[in-house]
Amino acid sequence: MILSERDILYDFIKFHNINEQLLIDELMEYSSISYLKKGDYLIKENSYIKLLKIVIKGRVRVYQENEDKEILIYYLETMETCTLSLSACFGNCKSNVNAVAETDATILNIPVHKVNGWSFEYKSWHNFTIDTFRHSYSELIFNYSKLAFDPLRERLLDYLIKNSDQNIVQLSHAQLARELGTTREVVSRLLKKIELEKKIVLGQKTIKILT
Amino acid sequence: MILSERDILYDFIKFHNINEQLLIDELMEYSSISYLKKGDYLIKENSYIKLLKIVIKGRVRVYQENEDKEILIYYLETMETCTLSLSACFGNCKSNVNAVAETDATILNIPVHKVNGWSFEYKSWHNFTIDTFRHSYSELIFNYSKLAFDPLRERLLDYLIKNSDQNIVQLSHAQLARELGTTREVVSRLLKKIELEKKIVLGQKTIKILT
DNA sequence: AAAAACCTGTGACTTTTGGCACAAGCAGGC
DNA sequence: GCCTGCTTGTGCCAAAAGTCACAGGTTTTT
Repeated sequence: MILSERDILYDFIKFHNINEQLLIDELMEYSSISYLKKGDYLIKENSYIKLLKIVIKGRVRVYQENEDKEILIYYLETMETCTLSLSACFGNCKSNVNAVAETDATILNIPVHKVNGWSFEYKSWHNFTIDTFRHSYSELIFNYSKLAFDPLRERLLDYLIKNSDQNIVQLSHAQLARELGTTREVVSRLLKKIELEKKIVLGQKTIKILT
Repeated sequence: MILSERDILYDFIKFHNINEQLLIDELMEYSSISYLKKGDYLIKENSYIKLLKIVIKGRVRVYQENEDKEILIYYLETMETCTLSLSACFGNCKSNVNAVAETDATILNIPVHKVNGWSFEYKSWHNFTIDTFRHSYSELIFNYSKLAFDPLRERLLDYLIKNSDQNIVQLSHAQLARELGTTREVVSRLLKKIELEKKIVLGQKTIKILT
């Protein structure tokens, strides 16, 4: 492992308060770093998961696909891991989601068969595992009930607020539609209505949220 | 703990291959059994979870509510635990779901502060914890995408098949509608259509699935 | 057995969402 | 500039789901 990669690993170790020297040694020995370009796939549906993927830098979109429709499950951001990969560590299983880099990203890879025992051997890894499950699970329940209860308009507004950077969202209507599992026209119309209510301003691939 | 309660606990211990004597002792000391009547609440929304609830016998429906609408999250059946209670063991948190007994039920209760450490101390409890999270998580993702992709008709058919006992479902249309997060009339009409296609036969609070 | 409560069926209407078609606008390359 | 491809706006219609109203069942209670 070259120096810069060691630094990347140390960021992760520090972030999750990993303090067992043995675990750190194992991480050094077995983990590897990969670099994704925007648009690269991290995980594809129906492939077997062999490496636990942890996003060190960048943003990865995890979604499910069904014919021509798709729906966002969650985003992975700095220091987050894909819960489904983690789950796979405890019993090999196929991925039923896709994960694609939304920005250039740095990924820490750990062979799943290594991870398996760690969560009982090392307290800090145990915490990491449990926290990951807890967090993902509650987030998923939240999204599940949003999907069940909220009309599209609410979900769209929510999405815009959550994914804005300085009150700006840089996405086309088509991309928004994909995230929400609907169609471009519906999104365009809803956005237009919301603009008329003076809550947003629309531009080319740009939505400005008015506060 | 009286004898019959001890037997109940032993069923649980056996079912999950718990073999550490120390853990068994702890379970004996701190757990308790409660008996629910059909319709009793196990967990209410916005209450704090203090006991891990494990269903030994019976069937418990876990759902979320939103104004007058509700949606099924999962059922707990024999030897299953409520993942959200389990999650609460690792960091106290409010319940955001309701759980109600669908049949008379026997429940094993364990104080959450006790459970907290077990999953790192005892291998069998660790497995129980991880398996519970894994199972619930994948089930939830499955339901999430069903909700996103499948039209109501498909979800209804699915529900009937999954919840039938010898090809019979004993529920009113109103109850079905609640489970699926829709309204009674919509369910009635869909069922009528499906009956005309000779896939089911409708009766009073009875739907017979034709194979 | 009469009343009350619940269950089912259905017509008519509205709202929400989706699909098609096409026009106009913007952005980058040549 | 001018082409090409992507983006946005919108009219029109269709399908899915939700709402209201009401009629007639069945079951339960008294």
